[in-house]
Amino acid sequence: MKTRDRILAAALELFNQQGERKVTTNHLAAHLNMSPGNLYYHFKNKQEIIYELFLTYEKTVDGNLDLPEGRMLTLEDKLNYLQKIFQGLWEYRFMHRDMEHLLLGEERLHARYRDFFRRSQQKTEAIYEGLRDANIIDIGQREIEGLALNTWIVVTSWYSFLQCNLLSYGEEDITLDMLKGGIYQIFQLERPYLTEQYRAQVQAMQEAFIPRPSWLSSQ
Amino acid sequence: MKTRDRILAAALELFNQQGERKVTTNHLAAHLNMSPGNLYYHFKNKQEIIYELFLTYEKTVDGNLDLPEGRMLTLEDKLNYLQKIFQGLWEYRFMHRDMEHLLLGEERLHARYRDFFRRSQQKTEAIYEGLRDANIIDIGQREIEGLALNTWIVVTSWYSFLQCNLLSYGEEDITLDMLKGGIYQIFQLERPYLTEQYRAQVQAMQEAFIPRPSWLSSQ
DNA sequence: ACATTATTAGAGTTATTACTCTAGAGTGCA
DNA sequence: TGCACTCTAGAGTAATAACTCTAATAATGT
Repeated sequence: MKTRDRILAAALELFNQQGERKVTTNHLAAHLNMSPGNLYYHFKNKQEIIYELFLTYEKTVDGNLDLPEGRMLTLEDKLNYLQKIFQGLWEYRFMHRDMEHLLLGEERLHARYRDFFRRSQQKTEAIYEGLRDANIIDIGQREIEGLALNTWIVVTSWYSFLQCNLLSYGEEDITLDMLKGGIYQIFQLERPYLTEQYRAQVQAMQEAFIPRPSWLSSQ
Repeated sequence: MKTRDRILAAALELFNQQGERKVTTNHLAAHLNMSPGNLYYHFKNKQEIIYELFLTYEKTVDGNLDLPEGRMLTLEDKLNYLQKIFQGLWEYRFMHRDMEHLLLGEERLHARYRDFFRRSQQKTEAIYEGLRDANIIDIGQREIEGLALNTWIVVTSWYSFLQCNLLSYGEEDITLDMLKGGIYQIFQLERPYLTEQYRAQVQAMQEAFIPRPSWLSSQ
């Protein structure tokens, strides 16, 4: 593995573990048994590392929101979208956790992020349109926009929400299962629009993601 | 005005304007024509200032989610709740913008925030129950929980969302009107549950908050 | 008036952290 | 072998920011 790629992999790992802010370039270099000078030989600054990580994240998300060609959407597709989105969220969980700070003074990344958001919105709307065409949900065109935006907000904020409301301070870490509890909330957003025909089936799907209250409540 | 209160007021103002992280204690002191030593005479550290601001925020929010006594909820109440919540969000907008960072290493504040969240959830659920009892929405008990949580997430993340997706980088600032665009999204969450009887009326209310697309899109 | 306490100034300290600079080691090639 | 280029080490720098320390000044009570 090339040094450059090792740096990116280690950065992603440490950023996810500890948050981008707590991982200094010196920590990162030390973790890699490498001198800071070497790290800066490969990347002109820390933001450059973050930018490259964003590009790979962007690519995976883009790939996870495509419509199937030549056929209708199915319930399995729906679940699949959610699984993939939350898997991506997990693998790059440092990112949405502190996006505002990452974008601060980073015009290039900021512009790219805005495009990413708009593209994601369009793709999400297309998926909801697909679900409507497949008679899985019954929803007006106008409402699709609002729903897609709320979906975006809940997805991108879910990790921070968990972090802020975790019970035991510091010790406990967020797990993939806890993160996927967010899928329940997305189902909740869509639930009122389900057609009679699919309501029971989707509800059964949603049940699989009921968050364990122990994560958040004091009991 | 006591020096201590002047510090709190200036801190709130600067934090809101520039974000908590960009406002150093030295900046804050300079803004008040005061020495850092003086500032630290009144507050043992920066976090103490933030903690006190949180307490006042907490108090206003708590006061804004109470049910009226001895009567049913009305549509006007509903709108009023939203207006007050978003007004509070505006006056303390620095807070949810970077909550995770504010809570980091602050066990006392973190614990208090979790309580605040739980209390707010309960009060939000009570309001939705009140709207159900007033026959304004038709919703199951179980769904109320999910709805209240999504409401919390959208409300507390809305400012960050705007910040991350603002069109022109750096220059433009978020206005109260833009923030109140979030009310539209909350209406959107509740909309599917509206009873036939109130649907048209609430929809008319929602229209008042349609976000101007110029805030977010490139055109 | 005087002692005591509360408040303020402001220079200075300490820790952190992103990043630089120079020298040297490895590698491929003529 | 020698030359050019790539890669790496690691000490060092500069900026930042939270916070401390001492001494001076105001306020207050007796």
